[in-house]
Amino acid sequence: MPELPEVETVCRGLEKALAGQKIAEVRLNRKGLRIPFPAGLKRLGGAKILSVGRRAKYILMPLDTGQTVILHLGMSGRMVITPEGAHYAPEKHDHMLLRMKNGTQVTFNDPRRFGLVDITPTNDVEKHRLFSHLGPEPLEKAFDADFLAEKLKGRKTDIKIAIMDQKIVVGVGNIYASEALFRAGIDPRRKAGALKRPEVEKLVAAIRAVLKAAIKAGGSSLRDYVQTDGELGYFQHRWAVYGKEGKPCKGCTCDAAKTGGIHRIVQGARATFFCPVKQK
DNA sequence: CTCCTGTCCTGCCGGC
DNA sequence: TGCCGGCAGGACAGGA
Repeated sequence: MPELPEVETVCRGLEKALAGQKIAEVRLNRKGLRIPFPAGLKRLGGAKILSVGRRAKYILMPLDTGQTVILHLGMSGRMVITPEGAHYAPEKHDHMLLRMKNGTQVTFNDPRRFGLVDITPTNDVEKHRLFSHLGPEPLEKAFDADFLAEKLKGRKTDIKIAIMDQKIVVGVGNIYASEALFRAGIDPRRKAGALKRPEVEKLVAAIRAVLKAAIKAGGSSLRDYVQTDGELGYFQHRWAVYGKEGKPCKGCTCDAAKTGGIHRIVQGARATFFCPVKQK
């Protein structure tokens, strides 16, 4: 499922394909995804896409009309580029087609339909209801130990739940939450407000490190961020703990035969993976 | 406020 | 083999 690094990689691919291009036509195959498609979507013909950027897990495409198109990939969303002259083979769950005047097509495919598309005035993007409450970007300066310590103060919720809270910090999904806590050596069941200052510092560094490494892996494993089939942004990861229940964890002194290796628990109806030896 | 649960949706997998 | 229940999960809405 796309988390921040995947969304970042998709953005870079879309930027290459779409920045500076004019939209010829927007084709919609249904009424909407998680929310209805905005009325203005089909009237974007002639608009020029200025750039493609990202805020949290949202893809932002500012246009020369003063509007910005907002895209979210949800759980199962994919973007597929069909270059000019290439044959477009329609697939099940192709919900939105962006056809450019230069012949390039971008297809938004999303089986589970947890994704969304919206349009908002570019000047007010941060005021949009989806953005107004969001915490800082994990890779920017505003997200530091002082900030996180302040946000965690007094919180009784589990630390894993807290770092997935978009009001605290954006972009950390279920996979990277487990990965970051493993790297920081912190038990995911610890109460957020009970973390000591050095642990908060380790956690900030770990969140940054796992996200950066994944972005790097995404960028380097794809040619121009586009796979040969045109799909953007998905790449092979090597998780340390995610999905590895019972397996020994890398770089840890635990004896998997004795400790059961990596444990799987459920927090907030989401799977969490951790090593009870390394993570305290 | 903070915390917790329900909701959306389809593909996939295990059990019978 | 086929059916079916259960699970997976981002993130909001709304209730306690």
